[in-house]
Amino acid sequence: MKQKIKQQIIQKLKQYIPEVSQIEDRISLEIPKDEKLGDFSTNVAFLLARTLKSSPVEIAKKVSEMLSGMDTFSKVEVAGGGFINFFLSDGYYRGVLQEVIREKDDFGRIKEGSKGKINIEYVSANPTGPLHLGHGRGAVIGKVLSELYRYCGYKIEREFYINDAGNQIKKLGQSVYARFRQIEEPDYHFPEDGYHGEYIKDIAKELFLTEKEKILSMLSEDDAVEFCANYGKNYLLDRIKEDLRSIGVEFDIWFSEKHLYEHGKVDDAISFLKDRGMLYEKDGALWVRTTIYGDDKDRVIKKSDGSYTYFAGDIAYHYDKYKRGYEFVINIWGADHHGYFPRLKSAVMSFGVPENWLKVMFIQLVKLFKEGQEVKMSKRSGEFITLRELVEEVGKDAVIYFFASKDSDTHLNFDIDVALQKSNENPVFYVQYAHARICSVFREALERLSFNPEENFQADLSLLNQDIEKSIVKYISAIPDMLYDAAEKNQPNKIISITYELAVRFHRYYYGYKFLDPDNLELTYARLYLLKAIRGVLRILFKIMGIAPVERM
RNA sequence: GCGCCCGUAGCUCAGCUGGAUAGAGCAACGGACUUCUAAUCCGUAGGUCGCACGUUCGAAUCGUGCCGGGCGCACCA
Repeated sequence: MKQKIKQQIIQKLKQYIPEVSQIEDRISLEIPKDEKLGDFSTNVAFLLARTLKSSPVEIAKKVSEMLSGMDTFSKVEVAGGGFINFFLSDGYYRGVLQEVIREKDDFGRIKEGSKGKINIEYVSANPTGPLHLGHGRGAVIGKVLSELYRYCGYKIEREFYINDAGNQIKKLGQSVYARFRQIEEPDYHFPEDGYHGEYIKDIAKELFLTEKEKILSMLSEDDAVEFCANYGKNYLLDRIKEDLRSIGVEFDIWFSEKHLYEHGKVDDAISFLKDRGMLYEKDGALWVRTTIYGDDKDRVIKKSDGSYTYFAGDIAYHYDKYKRGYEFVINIWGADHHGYFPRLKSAVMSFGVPENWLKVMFIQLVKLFKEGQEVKMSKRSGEFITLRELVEEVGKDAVIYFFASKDSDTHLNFDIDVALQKSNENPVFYVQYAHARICSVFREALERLSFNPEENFQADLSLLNQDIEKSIVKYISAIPDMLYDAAEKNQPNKIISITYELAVRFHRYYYGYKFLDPDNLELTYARLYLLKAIRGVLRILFKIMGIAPVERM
């Protein structure tokens, strides 16, 4: 909206003042904090002052005269110093409402792909155990951020990197194998640093039932361990996918680390770095000069025993992403990985990408509270609370809402008691209730007035002249810009407050005004039209978040 | 020791590209249901913006130094 208005202003001014094109980029259009100062204000007059050799106030006066004839504005005035304040006309706002109704889910949405293709990688949990709360938070943030970017016109590729090549997987195999053997020989040695969780036993049991003969007939233990590793990995990956699906999180690409090695991609990346002069040998190992781009020290990419470090795979992985031609890529990591960022960034910089091509968001810790106490372990399994347990306990929508609600940079306290409350204490219900209430009004309209707002209808929107009605329309028209801003700043949590604010306005409206009035059908239609627009925007917001638009509560 | 994140009302958090009386929700207190769902609405009260110094006409916001909490500093992944 803002961009459209800005373009309108620039177009108009260019007709009179050609010099405008010189300063076009620097023209700002801000929403003043004080509503009395109008809907927008601009600094054009300051920018033109020098070129036109006149005072900002003089220019502002002239400019405001030129613009005051436009339909978009009801008033254009010059404020102190030379700021020009605009007041949008009622006609403009009515147009926005019609746009919401007409475009439905596409209101404010920028055509997908018009801004280029980006990649968002998130969760990427090791397939060696169930998802925990931190993964859940990353999943929700990644999902909401993806949808936000999609709304803003980007083509999104959502990616999960499967760490299926290193020691962790080997450990998984050893653990599963040991549990498998223990079924018949309880004293069979279990590796010290193996995975102790109960779920390993479940996998072993399943293997015992289905693949017992096959495993026991294998020639070497290594083969058996590898078989177990593979089986366990697939088993756990399926569970991970299930868990993610339960909160509506999906991926377009499941990228295997193993794939990198099997297809020589690690060697490709290494020879690429070599050509760029990024590598050298020392103490029998191969090092990357990550210090060139600001890392603390250079890093080993190939150990003296000839094997690659994890870093090597990761470089190859990002080299692969680089070759796929994204505008930029976003990685969402747990905060405990922040120390890893400088070295990866250095490696990526050596590909020749722009400074912030690789953006990394760090997700801070999640702490779970119940009855005022921090809960660390699950009573059921004796392990850390899993995402699955949380979803089972409080439901998908609450999980999404709470995980998405805070800035990823801050620690999150998740209070189960609040999430479980089906009352005013729980903001999830608050926003869903707004949607449900509108649906309810529509049902009543059909019942009492034999009028179905679900069908297309017209209304005289000039009847919407109450302050609350105007403020709702104004808020709705600002929402697309707020969403663009949230995406640009990588702050998906903003959508939560945007949604909440809209719900607040609606509930206030609901309480203060009667919508269905058989004696004043014209007004009734106008108000139902507004309600339909509110509901339309709520649905867009819910869709981005992945929260259900509940029709009855 | 070095680095990253956080420290705002009793609790959970917004605000942080500097700007006028620091905002919400919950909890507390007081009101509003013969009404389209009260899972709602209206109001009251509650704050040395961790501390100190500095930059500035002006700092919760920028800088420096402390303090407190979390995390990280491998030829691990």
